[in-house]
Amino acid sequence: MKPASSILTTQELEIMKVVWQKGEATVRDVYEDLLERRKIAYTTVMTMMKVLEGKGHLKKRQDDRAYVYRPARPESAVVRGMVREFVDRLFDGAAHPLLVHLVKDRRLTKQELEALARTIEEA
Amino acid sequence: MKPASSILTTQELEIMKVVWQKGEATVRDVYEDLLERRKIAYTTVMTMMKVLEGKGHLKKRQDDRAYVYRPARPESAVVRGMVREFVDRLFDGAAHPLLVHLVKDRRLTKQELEALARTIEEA
DNA sequence: TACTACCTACTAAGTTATTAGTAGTCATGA
DNA sequence: TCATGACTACTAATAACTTAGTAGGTAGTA
Repeated sequence: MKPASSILTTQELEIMKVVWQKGEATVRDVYEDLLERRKIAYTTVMTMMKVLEGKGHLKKRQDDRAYVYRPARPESAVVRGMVREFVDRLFDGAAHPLLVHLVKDRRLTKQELEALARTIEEA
Repeated sequence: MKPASSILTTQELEIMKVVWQKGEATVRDVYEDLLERRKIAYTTVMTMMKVLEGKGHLKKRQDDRAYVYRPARPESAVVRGMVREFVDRLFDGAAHPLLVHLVKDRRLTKQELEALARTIEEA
């Protein structure tokens, strides 16, 4: 089992989000979840999940008929890795410009700004 | 000319950063800049820059012997687009979780935190 | 028992990203 | 003049990503 590069592509992330949210899921579970949002083939989901297993992002166990997949790493860890990679790539590792960017660009609610201020206090 | 999807791959971004920094640059300029950091072929840089031109990220003009490329869009606009896409993809458009994430991940100095707090005050 | 539904494994095709070689043009200097 | 160097266009190969079809197995049900 590879260490899982932590970087997920857009489609991989879409699937992982479903599995993280459900805790564990079969191909069918994920398939039906995705179907609500877009057209996709059952086998496409199956292939993707097999790929994700190969990359070390999912683990599977046999359950009666089908495989049941579960996340190999918690969402927080993967997200942290992706954020880190993104910051490295775009800002050469400096988180500050990104933060300023976000605060200035995306209008946050007053509540969010206050919550953020408190988070900063604690840091 | 396409509208430029604003999303740049890792290698494309690497080249764009050089051009943004220089204002305008020939293939050779970029090639020599990149060479300082890693092994790469001149023609690779040329191909990439042609791709970037096709995608609407670079414009070129003939200058005597060689083409001189310049950014089609300012760095800030592209970065903003990429941040936005990233936030959409990872956090479904909610900037707040990313902010909390960055603050908690201890990648900021005390000075940066204070500066950020001031930025929040103003927002 | 035979059909249907569901599951996996295998295969594959289209697209994009990445890297780079080859050939040909053109200007400049020896 | 002719060789050299710099540049472009064309071509291509590999890898990764994305999507999905087909075949074959199994379990439940009419």
